[in-house]
Amino acid sequence: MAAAREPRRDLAAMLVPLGRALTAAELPLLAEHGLSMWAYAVLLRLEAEPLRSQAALAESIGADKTRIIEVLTALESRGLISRTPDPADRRVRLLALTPEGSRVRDAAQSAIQSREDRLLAHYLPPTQRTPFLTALATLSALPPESLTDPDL
Amino acid sequence: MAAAREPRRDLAAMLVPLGRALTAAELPLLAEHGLSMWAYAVLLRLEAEPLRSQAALAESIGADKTRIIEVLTALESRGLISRTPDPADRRVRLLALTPEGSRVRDAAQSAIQSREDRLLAHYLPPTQRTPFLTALATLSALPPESLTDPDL
DNA sequence: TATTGTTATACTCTATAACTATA
DNA sequence: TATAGTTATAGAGTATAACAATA
Repeated sequence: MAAAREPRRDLAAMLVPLGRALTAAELPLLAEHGLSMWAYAVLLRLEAEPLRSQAALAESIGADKTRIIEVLTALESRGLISRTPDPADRRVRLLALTPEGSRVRDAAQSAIQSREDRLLAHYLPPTQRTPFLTALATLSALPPESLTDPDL
Repeated sequence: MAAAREPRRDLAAMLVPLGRALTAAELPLLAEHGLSMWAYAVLLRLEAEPLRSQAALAESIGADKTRIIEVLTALESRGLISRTPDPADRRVRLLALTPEGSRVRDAAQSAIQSREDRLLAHYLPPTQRTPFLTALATLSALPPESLTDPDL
């Protein structure tokens, strides 16, 4: 007979609702900084490295190039990002955070993360907190193919 | 000066894409059993306890009562669930898993979880696996109000 | 001809409102 | 009248297709 498997809920069945609930809880924090979730995602992405096309940006944050345009337009008109044609190839846009954009992003992220820190501190035993965050970071850093791999 | 905060990505920014990727990777497994994600969610929910109204079921799995109807109809016509009017109040439906429904659910869940187990075994150090699962279970079991609590 | 960004269109998913049948 | 379930309609979010500018 097969080895007994300790019963647990499916990973996805835990991750997805938790992610949704957390997102919903954090939207008001973003709103205080005038940011939608997509706008915030853009600001976070531009933090990592300056980007050389809107399509590349869209793909890297899981959006698509058509629906990110109005987000970029709004951010640009607020002065949070700059969007200039690449002199080398004027079809593509160079996207960068402005100092003000950097400030707003940091303020928003600080609000988000300090709330998350309180949440973790309040509900998770200290011994689980670091392993949880480390494991989550590991899994979320996996390329999507890792999860789809049929040989897994 | 404020204490240095070890930089990390936002919790939600890790949870949501991971949940999506995992869901996408698992959809084909469900499809092999003829199940959509919502149908699977229904079967899982009916496992826990027999339910006494479609609206209650819908709410408990994060759907709404209108869009769950066709899912229930399909499951019923396949003989995976029974849907009978409550004799005490013929407006409400009593929802229960049939033996065949239980069989299909177990088969699907077994496929899902054994894949998840392989994923965890492959990418997570053994010392992190249990703490990760335990912490995730804890957080996902929190009532949504816990996350929204302004006093947190 | 191919590609970036944009605009326009279609589609899917979800939410709201109206309807029926019971109570 | 009020509620469970259903059906019909509307809306938001997303994806697809067509277009203009540049290469």
